[in-house]
Amino acid sequence: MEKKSMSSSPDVEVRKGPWTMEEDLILINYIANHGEGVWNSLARSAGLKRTGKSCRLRWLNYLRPDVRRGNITPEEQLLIMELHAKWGNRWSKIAKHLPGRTDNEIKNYWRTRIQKHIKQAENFSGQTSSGHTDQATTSSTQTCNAVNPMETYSPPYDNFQNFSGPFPTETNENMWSMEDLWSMQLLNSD
DNA sequence: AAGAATATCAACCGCAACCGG
DNA sequence: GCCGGTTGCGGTTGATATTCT
Repeated sequence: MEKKSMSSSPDVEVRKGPWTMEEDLILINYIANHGEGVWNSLARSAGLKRTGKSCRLRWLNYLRPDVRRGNITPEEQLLIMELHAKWGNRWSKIAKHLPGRTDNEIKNYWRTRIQKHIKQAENFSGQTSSGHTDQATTSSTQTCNAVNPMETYSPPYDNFQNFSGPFPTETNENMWSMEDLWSMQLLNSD
């Protein structure tokens, strides 16, 4: 069952699963003082029992100071849909056009929110050819008065007009905020 | 109120591309 | 050109949260 770690000595135990606050702080602190580098050696030098890959992922998707969390705006959603229509599942490419957003976040958002509604729309169109939209599947989420990208955007997804995005308001209240972590890091460094 | 079903998202995995020796 | 190490990407999984019955 022992999984070989990427190039580090095999006898070193490797932690998996959710990151702890301590691990986050170690990683933030280390990168603040030494900068990013070769992730495998960074993980070792920092004393983290994680693979370099895991550290990189954690940093890029969560700990970076410029990462934006929650609140995918209607504008961002529109952009995601446009770029996805253009490029398909090129999440990292799409993410480059959404400052502060990560490919993982966009991918998750697409799969959980948008793709679901596409499927629903497809199912609906399979049942009836009427243009009269069935709001039953989406009306429960229609609580946002913000401009709905669907009203202005006609992507290749023909039946997508039914979708009214959930447009989360204030979400992602993590156990500790990034501001907290960074302020702790500032206290730690030096 | 409790259990089941569903949604969400962080993290892992495998693979391919890249790079330096 | 080959090889081993590293990075980046996209798909998938699993834990947790939320909603439904």
